[in-house]
Amino acid sequence: MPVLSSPDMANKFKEKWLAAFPEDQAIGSDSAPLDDSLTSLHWLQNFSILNADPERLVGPVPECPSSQHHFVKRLGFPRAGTDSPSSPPAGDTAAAGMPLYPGSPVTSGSETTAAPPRFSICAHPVPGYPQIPVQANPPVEVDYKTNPKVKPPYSYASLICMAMQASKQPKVTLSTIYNWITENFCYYRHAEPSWQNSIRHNLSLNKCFKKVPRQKDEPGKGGFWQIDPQYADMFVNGIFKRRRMSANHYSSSSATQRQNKLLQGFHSTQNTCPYQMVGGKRKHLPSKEHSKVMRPTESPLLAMEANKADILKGDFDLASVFDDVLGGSCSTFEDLDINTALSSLGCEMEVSMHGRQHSTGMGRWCGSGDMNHYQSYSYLDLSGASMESSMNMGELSVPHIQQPLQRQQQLEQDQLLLGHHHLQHFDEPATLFAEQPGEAVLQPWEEIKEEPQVIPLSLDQGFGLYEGFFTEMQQWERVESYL
DNA sequence: TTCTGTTTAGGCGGTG
DNA sequence: CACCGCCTAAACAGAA
Repeated sequence: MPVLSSPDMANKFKEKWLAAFPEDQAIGSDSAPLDDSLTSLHWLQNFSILNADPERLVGPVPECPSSQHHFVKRLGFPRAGTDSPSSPPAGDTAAAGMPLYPGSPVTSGSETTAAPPRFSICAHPVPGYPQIPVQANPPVEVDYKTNPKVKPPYSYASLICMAMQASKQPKVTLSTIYNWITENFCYYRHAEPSWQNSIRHNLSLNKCFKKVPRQKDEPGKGGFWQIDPQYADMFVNGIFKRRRMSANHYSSSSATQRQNKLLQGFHSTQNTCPYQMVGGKRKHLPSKEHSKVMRPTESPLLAMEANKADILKGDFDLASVFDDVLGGSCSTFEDLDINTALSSLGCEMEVSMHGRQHSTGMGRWCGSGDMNHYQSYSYLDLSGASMESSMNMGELSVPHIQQPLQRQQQLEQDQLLLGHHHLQHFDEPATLFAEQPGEAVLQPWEEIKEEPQVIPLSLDQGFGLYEGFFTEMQQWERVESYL
């Protein structure tokens, strides 16, 4: 199988793209005026894939001549400013946080502190963008904050991670984790306290969690817990990814079949109690149906991660990826990112675990790369007009971005979105939560100076941004034909 | 006494 | 079928 480096892929991609869309040729030059309105990421923040109209994937977009919009429009992205209230995700890896149906977790609008992820079929109409017919099934929602019957589809490890992130503290106590879980998941408020045993068990047994002894001058019981930086690479986008995933696990057909299977299972068991009383004790139903439906253990994100190596090798099929995504195997961008989930929970993504808080919580990590080698993490600030690409890697975070650099990064971010420049990024061993500066290779913050390229998105970085689309890795042949 | 933390064991489901 | 990940239960010890 031919393996192309990312620059090669980018060039080939560019050639093919320009061959297909020669009108984009003029966009890449520096002289090309940039439409600021096109740099807004509001559409992305509100984007729901279900709003996408596949019919718009082809053909010119008269009102939007820029390549970025060109690209976006072909993807069926809604225009900036359109209302596409997708919901925050609650990704899970181990348990996968995957919606049980093609929808996205949503939160109660009134939530201020932390809202339980819930899922719903998200097909909000976008003005000017006909809805994609979703499922004939009625919308269903699971509000984990108020629904005590449905067990959240998150592994304990993920719950712990979520609690750690939400706490905004570099280290949390066991009781903090308990409180966060019970506060955000009604199920655990009503469940037998044995789940706390499982939490403790998970903390102790899971190498991803590291115990930090309480200082002698610190009052209280027990120690603190944090994510072990050595295992931070298992913590991607706020979720654990452990379960083995086959390379073609998420082929279009299988993904669709599984989705349907999950849908069937969900609709048959929605709002049914996942446990039963056995001998006065509440017992979870051990049926396979419940296991599959109530605790899905797979997610597009996992498949995405598992396939990132293939992405880097060029082993992907753009068309099939888009087809699959737009076909419903993935509902929204947010489904792929737990950051937004926590943001929606009122819990800003705590990128830095040691006090360096990001300027805003309206951002997300875009990761790409081979988890076993190097990962590129890009933090996209989606808070609005201001965007920055900071590579704050926990304690080994890059030097705090100064104002001029922020401006530079914003420009670069804008340019990325316009496809004119490579996203400033770091390639380094994934260490989201490095505890000590010396525990990981620290890459100096430096600008990536490259010639502007006339490509919609550089493959390396653009895929980081649009990684959600690349959950489906298909045969090389189709890529080859595209290249 | 309660909470915290560790360890062991078994079951289940997914994956290779 | 073996292995792995996850869950659950239980026992036990130590600290507050």
